[in-house]
Amino acid sequence: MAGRPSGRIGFRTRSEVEVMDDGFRWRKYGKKAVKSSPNLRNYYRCSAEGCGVKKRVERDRDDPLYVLTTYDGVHNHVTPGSTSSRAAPAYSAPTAPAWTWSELQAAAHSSESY
DNA sequence: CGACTTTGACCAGCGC
DNA sequence: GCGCTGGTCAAAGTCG
Repeated sequence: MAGRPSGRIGFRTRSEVEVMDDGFRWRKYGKKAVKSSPNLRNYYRCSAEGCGVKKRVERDRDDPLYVLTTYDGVHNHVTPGSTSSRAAPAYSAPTAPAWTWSELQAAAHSSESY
């Protein structure tokens, strides 16, 4: 409800690597094995200062080929390379991924109560 | 040279 | 009261 990062959203995307280049720079600041999942949970933070955006990436427990990406917060600075050639994510997808930030946010909105 | 990454250990809060 | 988990920080090393 209130008094909370206005941007807490969880995404479930199918990808082989958890490294999604969404146009921002993420700095890994921690790794921990949570009991809720047999896999390891990676903690990322926006490298931009003033941008206290936190991101945690974890592999799905029922679908190891899926990655659960949860974002906490919103970006304060513009995307480092949004005007360059880094418009679309560079993560490899065996088949047509068809994922859009707008769609992801829309799906996240539904999953916000997560 | 600068920037980024990795690992371990520590701390706090909560539940029963 | 105790145990457990989750989360964060720091330092060092390496790479282009």
